[in-house]
Parts: sequence; C-alpha cells; structure tokens
Amino acid sequence: MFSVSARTQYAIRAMTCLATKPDRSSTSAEIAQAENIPAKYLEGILSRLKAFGLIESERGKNGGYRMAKNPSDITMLEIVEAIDGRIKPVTCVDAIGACAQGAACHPRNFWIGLKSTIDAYLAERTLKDVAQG
Amino acid sequence: MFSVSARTQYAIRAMTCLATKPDRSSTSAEIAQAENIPAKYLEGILSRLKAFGLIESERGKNGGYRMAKNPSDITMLEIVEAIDGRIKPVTCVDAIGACAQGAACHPRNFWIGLKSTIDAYLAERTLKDVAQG
DNA sequence: TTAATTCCTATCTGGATAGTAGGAATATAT
DNA sequence: ATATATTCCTACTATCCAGATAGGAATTAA
Ligand code: FES
Ligand code: FES
Repeated sequence: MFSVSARTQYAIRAMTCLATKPDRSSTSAEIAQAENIPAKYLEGILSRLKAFGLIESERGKNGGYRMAKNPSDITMLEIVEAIDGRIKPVTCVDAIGACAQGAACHPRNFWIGLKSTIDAYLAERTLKDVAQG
Repeated sequence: MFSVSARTQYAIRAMTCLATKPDRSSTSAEIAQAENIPAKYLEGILSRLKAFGLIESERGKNGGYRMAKNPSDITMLEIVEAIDGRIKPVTCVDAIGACAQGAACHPRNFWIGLKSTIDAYLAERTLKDVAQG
C-alpha cells in the first residue's frame, strides 16, 4: 500500500546523482554503478526522464546524460509523474462512479484529499532539497 | 504508484456501510450487495477487520457483523493498517541501508517525510468523517 | 574503422492481487 | 431433531505487472 516502485526510487537516485555533477555528463553505466541500479533497466528510466525534459543526452562516444534544468527548478512531483504518470490512489479520483455508488460515494472525497496531500508534499520539495539530504 | 488496493477500498466501503447501521448487525452478503463487493472476497476482509478489533460478529442464523467501536473512535489509518499492514513507501523507511547508500542516502529522509505526511492524513480522519462524506 | 554510447523492441519471470470453491463450525427457528 | 442461515477456515486458480534481461540498431568521437 502506497509503496513506491523501484523504478521511481531508481529515477530519484539517478537524478540526485546527476544533480551533483552539473558540469559534465555521466553515462548510464556510470550512474548505474554509483547508485547500484541494474544498468539495462536504468536506460529505460533515463529515456523517460529525457522524454519529460528533465534531462538531456548525447549519443555516441563521450555521450551521456546531464541535467536539463537547475535542480532547484525540478520538483519531486515532476520526477514521480514522469516515471509513473499521474498519481491516482483510486481510479475514481479521475473518473467518478467507479465504485457503483456514483456521485453519492462518500469515500471518494477522502481519496481525493489524500491525493492532494501527497501531491502537495511532492510539489513542495525540489531535487535540490533531496540531493542535499 | 501510491495506489490503494481493492481490498482496502472494499474494507472502507464495508466499514462505512456498517457505520451507518449501528443498531443492528449486517450479514456479509448484505454488505457485499449494498457496496458492490465480491461476496466471498468480502468475507476474508471482514475477518481481518474483526481480528483487528474494529468490528464484531456472530455466527449462525441471524448472525452478522456490527461495529465494535464508535465510528468517531476509528481512524482511517487503523482501517488501512488492519488490511495492508504498516505503510512503507520504501523498504528503507524501517530498515536503513536498503539502497546500498547506507546512512548516506539522501532520498531516505524524503521518503520518511512522505510516510509521515500520509500517516498524518489518515490518522486525522475518522470513519465517522468519511461515512458522512 | 573502431569503440563507446544512447536508443529501441522484444521477451522472460516471480510474486502479488483479485477472485473462486468447498465445506466445517455454529447458532437460530420451527 | 432438523433445516436453514450464517461466519469462518483452507486451499486453489487466474491474471496482471513490476522488475529485469537480451540483442542489436543508430549515432558520435577518436
Ligand atoms: S467512486 Fe470511488 S470509492 Fe466510490
Ligand atoms: S536507504 Fe532508502 S533510498 Fe537509500
């Protein structure tokens, strides 16, 4: 319950790794080793982060990844959503009536409130905050 | 990510159902129909809630389930933990060093803070609040 | 041309989640 | 007593998906 996927934990570790080396670019293999992440698996994660505009990359020899923005301009919510999409504690947060109680469903507001709370926590913290501890 | 298991959603619906009928006892089948929950599956859920002291039951004809406490004395955190155990966004919330960064792991405090935030949200709300909408 | 790298697609696997089945134990009513 | 209604217990199945791996195509620098 409420568990964070390995993918997301990996993504955050990878981002903190890049955040501490803003000057140069790091290869996937380098990050994998430093952060103890399965190398091939990490490639896919970095792809997503790039697709979301959080990091940049260059191919070929001497290629690698680096931050696309300042760490203080990246919220943890952005990273989480890049990897796992929009947070939905229950399906009905977006689509009303998922539980056959329709609009009369009492727990629904409770779940929506939970989502807001989680979102707020994540949005309030930047990669810079987390990278510093 | 952060998704709520069907079990927990069922449990909460079942509890709200019972909370609105404090005078009498409801059968498992009755709750299942009212809340649109697979009947056999619900039985197992009610067992857990009982084991946790949140509801009481009586077997045999005219048997059924009823609240063991006042809904205003049951927090949502109790219900969630009865069903899915202690909330652990990441394994290292309880066991330090799960990520091979050991005590030096920066994201760890971030995750611990997230857990506290979720726990607080759930602990602040009672079944009564949720049953009323 | 070689080596190093990102990038793309496909596949495997284990474990968890959701749900089902069948029946034993227990209580009530008639 | 007997039938009936219920909780309670154990085991099983199916399905899905996260996590991981494999192989190679495209790209770039030396
Ligand atoms: S609409 Fe989501 S629990 Fe009812
Ligand atoms: S100890 Fe948990 S992410 Fe590092």
